[in-house]
Amino acid sequence: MEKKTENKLGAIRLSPQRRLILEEVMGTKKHPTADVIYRNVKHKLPNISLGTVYRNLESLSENGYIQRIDTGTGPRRYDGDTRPHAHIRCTSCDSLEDLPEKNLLEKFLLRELKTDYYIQEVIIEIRGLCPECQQSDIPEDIRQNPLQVEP
Amino acid sequence: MEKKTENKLGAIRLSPQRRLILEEVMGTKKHPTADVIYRNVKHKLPNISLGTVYRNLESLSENGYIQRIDTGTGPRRYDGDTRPHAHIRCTSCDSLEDLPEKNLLEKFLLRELKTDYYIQEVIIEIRGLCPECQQSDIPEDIRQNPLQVEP
DNA sequence: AAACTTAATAGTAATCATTACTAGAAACTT
DNA sequence: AAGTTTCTAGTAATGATTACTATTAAGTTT
Ligand SMILES: [Mn+2]
Ligand SMILES: [Mn+2]
Ligand SMILES: [Zn+2]
Ligand SMILES: [Zn+2]
Repeated sequence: MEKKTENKLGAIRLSPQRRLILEEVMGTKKHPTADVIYRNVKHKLPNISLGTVYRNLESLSENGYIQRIDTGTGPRRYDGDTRPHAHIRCTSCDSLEDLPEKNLLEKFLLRELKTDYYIQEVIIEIRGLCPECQQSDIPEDIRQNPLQVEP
Repeated sequence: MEKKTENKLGAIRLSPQRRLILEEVMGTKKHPTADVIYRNVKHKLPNISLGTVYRNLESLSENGYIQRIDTGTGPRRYDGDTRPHAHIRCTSCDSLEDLPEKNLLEKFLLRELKTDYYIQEVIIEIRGLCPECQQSDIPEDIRQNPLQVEP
């Protein structure tokens, strides 16, 4: 007979650590890094180790509960939203947000794509300056030119 | 009066090392990593150091002669083609190729994009299995599902 | 419930890619 | 020729991630 336990998450166990990490990733739209998650989660579970955070981010994403974001520079980031969607990253403050346009992938890319690859994932990352960073920060002469579309 | 020297590349000098690295990146479509470039270039210039390779890949890309590819997993890759274009990566053998569709970015993405970011770069990476890896390699049960477009 | 088996953890060590540093060489400027 | 700047080889340091190890917790079988 099957044990009545609430501590199961599909194929894997839901330890307190794993639950907390999952909640942390699900509960923000900021696409945090392992390190950020570690620091936040440590408030509630002071003995948790960074290795545990990495291990669980790995198992959670392998089992489809969260998404790894392997784009761009800097440390890897994680996303509680597992639906395929594109991101926009600020090249100055390195913030990472969802693109407002949903289904960008399906709408444009996949239909047009002719390839003999067996396609598993489409990654789209836009890079630029967020509104805040446009104002204050970067001198014109070291600022990259914006991309233009010919009319 | 200005010295007549062939060893200039815009703002930077064209040392033998830098020239060789540039030729190496320009001369392949394989999007090599710093390490691969280092090994290849070492045949002609056995004393070159890995640090020199990194430093020059940096200066060459900063000055717009080559392109850094900061997408995906694993070590950074470089591209002699500086035009914006999308790539497709095999999740099994990790090969990285240009997508046959050119101007994918301009055609689809930029026109549709409504954002208050100052856009500098659009990165598109498709991931999947290359034709070779589809055949032999990966057991069905660990193979990711392909992406589908609803009709 | 006791014994067994498996999964998960904290803590730490190891690895890998990249960056930083340093002293010397080469190129350019005066 | 002397001075200034850029570049180099070699090596050290860093930062993110992965691997390892001994221990604990959970689940299973008897
Ligand atoms: Mn997201
Ligand atoms: Mn390319
Ligand atoms: Zn910003
Ligand atoms: Zn392949």
